[in-house]
Amino acid sequence: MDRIDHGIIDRLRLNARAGYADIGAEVGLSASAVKRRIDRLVADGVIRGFTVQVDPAVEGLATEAYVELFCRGTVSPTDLKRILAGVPEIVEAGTVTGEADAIVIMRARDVIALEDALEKVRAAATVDHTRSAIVLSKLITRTAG
Amino acid sequence: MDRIDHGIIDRLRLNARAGYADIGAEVGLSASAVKRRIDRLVADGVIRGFTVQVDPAVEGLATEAYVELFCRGTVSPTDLKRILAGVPEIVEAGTVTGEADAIVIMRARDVIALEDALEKVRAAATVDHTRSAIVLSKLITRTAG
DNA sequence: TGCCGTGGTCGATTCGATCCATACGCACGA
DNA sequence: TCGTGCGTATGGATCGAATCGACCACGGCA
Repeated sequence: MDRIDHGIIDRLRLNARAGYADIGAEVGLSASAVKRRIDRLVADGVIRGFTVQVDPAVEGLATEAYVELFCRGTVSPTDLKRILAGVPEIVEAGTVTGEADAIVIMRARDVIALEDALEKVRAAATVDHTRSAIVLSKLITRTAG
Repeated sequence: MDRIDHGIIDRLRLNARAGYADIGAEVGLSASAVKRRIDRLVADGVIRGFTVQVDPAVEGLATEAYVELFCRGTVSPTDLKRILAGVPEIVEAGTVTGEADAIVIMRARDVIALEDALEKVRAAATVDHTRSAIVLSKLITRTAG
């Protein structure tokens, strides 16, 4: 992970379908050297995968919510992970400092679908209650971009 | 945006570097037909770009926080956007329902850098106070996956 | 019937995967 | 000190595969 690797990753972030020769021209390496480095980055797990950024509105996942999770007693992160893994609407989740035990980001087609998904989370015995904040308008979206 | 388009996007989501022929074999189209559809999806803005998923820890952005923003009086989303756009550590932000005016997701190298970034947000005159929740452990990460 | 959108085929070109020779850094021992 | 061997990284050449663009065929529709 030197400066060149970071340069390659930056280029791939902008366009994951860029050719090796193009990337090489920008970072000052030959195409084969670039390929070797990318292969190594993938093998090492630094690059987890190549994907597309899709307009969320088109995908039909226009409704998003941040949900604070409050649990009964003490729940291990492992248990929490198992509970949340079963809800596909959950995009991101993590245990956090502060009042809540975890914060969950959910994405669904509409508010109805969101409520259904939220109900699935609430159904877990360990979940005491939740506090939701539905996203009204997106101000900044720099995820993978 | 028919069923085939969704199939193509699903394939690309898993591997944005997949060949047209491979994708075509899965959705039942020839390679050139797949290319035409992908070109159209890009031109129409459905596909915003091709990117890589990088291990955040390797990228040196190991510390993440969810921050609730409370503003003085009423602040328009436009003003809020302008304020937040100047802080590069902000990954995502949106106005929300509920107590807080907005929720901001920040990512930084460590807690120190996070605090610095948070200070920049707090410096804005319209920001009354903030409530942060630092992520202890990531449970689910399905962003673009 | 003519037009438009969509898909298949084909050939020229480009790109990617793989091998080979080479250069640098470094430890080891004569 | 010098030479040798090893591991790592690079650049170039090669061959096969993928991509790109042009052309034509088919079906729905006014």
